Amino acid sequence: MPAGGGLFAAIHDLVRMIPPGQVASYGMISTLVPGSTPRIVGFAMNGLPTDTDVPWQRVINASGGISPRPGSERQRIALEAEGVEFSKSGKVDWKKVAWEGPGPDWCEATGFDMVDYMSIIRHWPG
DNA sequence: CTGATGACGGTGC
DNA sequence: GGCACCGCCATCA
Repeated sequence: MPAGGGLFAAIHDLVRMIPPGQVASYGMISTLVPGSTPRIVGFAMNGLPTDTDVPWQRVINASGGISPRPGSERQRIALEAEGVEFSKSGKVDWKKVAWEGPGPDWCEATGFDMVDYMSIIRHWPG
């Protein structure tokens, strides 16, 4: 249980909503979780156990690539297994695999401001 | 309590 | 495209 008042839980819930074959950036997630930052999102992924139901592999950096770290190859393989294609430089095509967002019903359920939401997803890559 | 750290992002050069 | 900073804030030693 995260000490930050459910901050980690909110991040995990959001990541769980990313469908297979699509990816989101740390910044995308942090923007939809008030009080979080890209670093917090990364930290929330870091604390996940190996048998988690959170599809952590679908969260990558804003450049569309996988950050170098032990196990990054495992992440790429997992994504490729879902149909995500990587360019020669190891980056994804946001236009093809960018997550569309949790949707309006999520805003209503969580109380997230709809106007802010529209503005946010409009600025997303793709 | 204080300082360091980090799966990051944006800006400026 | 790359690189160097700075800001961000929960965690941890």
